[in-house]
Amino acid sequence: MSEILREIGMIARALDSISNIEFKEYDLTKGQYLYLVRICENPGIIQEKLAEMIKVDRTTAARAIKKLEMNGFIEKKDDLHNKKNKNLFPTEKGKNVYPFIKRENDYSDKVALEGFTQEETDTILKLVQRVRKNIEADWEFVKKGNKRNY
Amino acid sequence: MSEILREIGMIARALDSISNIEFKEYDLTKGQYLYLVRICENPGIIQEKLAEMIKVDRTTAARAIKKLEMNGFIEKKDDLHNKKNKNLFPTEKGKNVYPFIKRENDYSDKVALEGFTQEETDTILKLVQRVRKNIEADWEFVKKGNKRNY
DNA sequence: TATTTTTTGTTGCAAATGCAACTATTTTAA
DNA sequence: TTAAAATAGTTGCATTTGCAACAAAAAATA
Repeated sequence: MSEILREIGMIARALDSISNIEFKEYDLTKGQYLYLVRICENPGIIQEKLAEMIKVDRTTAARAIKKLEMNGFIEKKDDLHNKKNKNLFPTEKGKNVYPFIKRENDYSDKVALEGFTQEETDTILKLVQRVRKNIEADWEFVKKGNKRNY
Repeated sequence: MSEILREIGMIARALDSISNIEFKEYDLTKGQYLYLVRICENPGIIQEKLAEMIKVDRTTAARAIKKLEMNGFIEKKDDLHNKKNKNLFPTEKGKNVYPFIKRENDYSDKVALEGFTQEETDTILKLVQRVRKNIEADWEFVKKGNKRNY
């Protein structure tokens, strides 16, 4: 038991570590690539939803996004219909970096799935998506201050 | 492409976040559970190998382990045959916490695999282990200062 | 054997992370 | 319609994280 989640933890830490080293070249500091790709793919998304999507603390996201803005990768625009919301958009600079992040991520994907048949690739994606759905409910539950019973 | 690795990242962050919240009860701060379980399961392991096992920076491991020692969860013993090495062992206090960490991890595992048949469980473990093996080579390569070509 | 390389461990420093605690809107419910 | 709850965002503060840069021992190579 608990072997799968350890494997997943190892993979995630290794990949994040690789990406952080590789993206320094584009002046992206630790973790920033996570936010930037998603803002490029979901222009107009708000900070709160982005944090949920990535599964990171709201305040951590807030600061990462602030830094991306300060460094000119993204911009925040006030929502016209909702004064509370700030919509996030990539700048030209941000859009220009996107392909490099995508290329790196795709390469890691290729390395990760080396030796996998197409069927195995399809299978692992489906299974892993189910795990993610199973776990995100608990994450939101615990993050809101609730206690799991076990 | 790169969908699988994003899913894995989400799962890993969500789980780590849950565990960190749940282990505060046992006076374990962020990340410490990772080291403590493995020291309990591999008594005598050295810091360097532990960092490799977890896939975390050597210096991060060094500090986490130092703190575990300061807080009485583990102890470092000089290796008699190798002056460079310090072997890590759980103390009584550490051994006492172990079952609670294990129980939490097993519960998360159960949640993660909810709705999975035995066959699906076996399949995902095998596939994920292959991904981990594929990726750890690159991690060590990049960590040593080498550059991936893509 | 002597020297070079690798392994293991440490500390300084700057940056990221996340819990509390707070404000201000928006939504829900009384 | 008003009061309560939920959502979105921010900042203070303590802690963790990880790159550099270093030291010392062990292993590999000349």
